[in-house]
Amino acid sequence: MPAEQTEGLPRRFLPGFLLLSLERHGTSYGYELYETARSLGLSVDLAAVYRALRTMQQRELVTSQWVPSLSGPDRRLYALTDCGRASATAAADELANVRDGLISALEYFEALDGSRP
Amino acid sequence: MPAEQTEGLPRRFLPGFLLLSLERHGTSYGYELYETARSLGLSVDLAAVYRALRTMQQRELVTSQWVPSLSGPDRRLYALTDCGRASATAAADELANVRDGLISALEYFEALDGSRP
DNA sequence: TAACACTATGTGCGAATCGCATCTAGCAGC
DNA sequence: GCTGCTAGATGCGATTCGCACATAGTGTTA
Repeated sequence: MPAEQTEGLPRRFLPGFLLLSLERHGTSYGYELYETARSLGLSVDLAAVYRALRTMQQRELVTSQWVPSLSGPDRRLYALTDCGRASATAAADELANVRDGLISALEYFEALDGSRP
Repeated sequence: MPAEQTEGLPRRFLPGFLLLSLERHGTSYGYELYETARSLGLSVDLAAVYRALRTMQQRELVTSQWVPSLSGPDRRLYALTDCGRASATAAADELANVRDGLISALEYFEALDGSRP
């Protein structure tokens, strides 16, 4: 069932990545957030980023405003709300938990490998 | 969009976990594989395990046979095929990649945190 | 012995999500 | 004018998800 989608970090990490990116950068916009996520290895679709951002806005984790670009189309610039900042902290914790869980799970499998008949 | 499902490793890891569990244990069955996955922190549904196993069987990654249990209902015991063994190795690589990607992504965010204004 | 809990394997179904294609639009360079 | 890049957004079929439910054997206990 993995649909042979063999590359990249799970899309499930997207909301956390977006929150952390915004927390670290202050403000950003969809296209840039997409490229940041991709550069960090997250295999995610541009459409998913836009949809996730709008969902986050509905949940009042972020606010947005249109700003003109010096070269190109206008951008919808996002910033965290107080609630969003709290969620970013929670997301960092959760991602760290996943990291640690994955580390110990792989150690478990490797340990079994070493003791296999 | 994360649906506030804050705990556990992504379900996306399930197929890899099943392959690795079978590779390490030799044979196993759905209910036991479910409990192994849960004990490793994977937040997954029992139904998802059964469905994933049947999908893997359709892809000829595993074979199965009914065996009686000493105490309780019969079990459908699974074992890896040669193809499944190769997939298990690939799954281990992929999970290790996710682990490493997550580690460096979190380091990236932490580094930005340290240099924030 | 009837009721309950645990083990064990499954199905049904509505909702959420995914990936892909497509659309609009501004700007740059050839 | 055409192509390509940036930027945001929608449409839609297919997949996946979570939850509930069905079935059945065994063990416990009231």
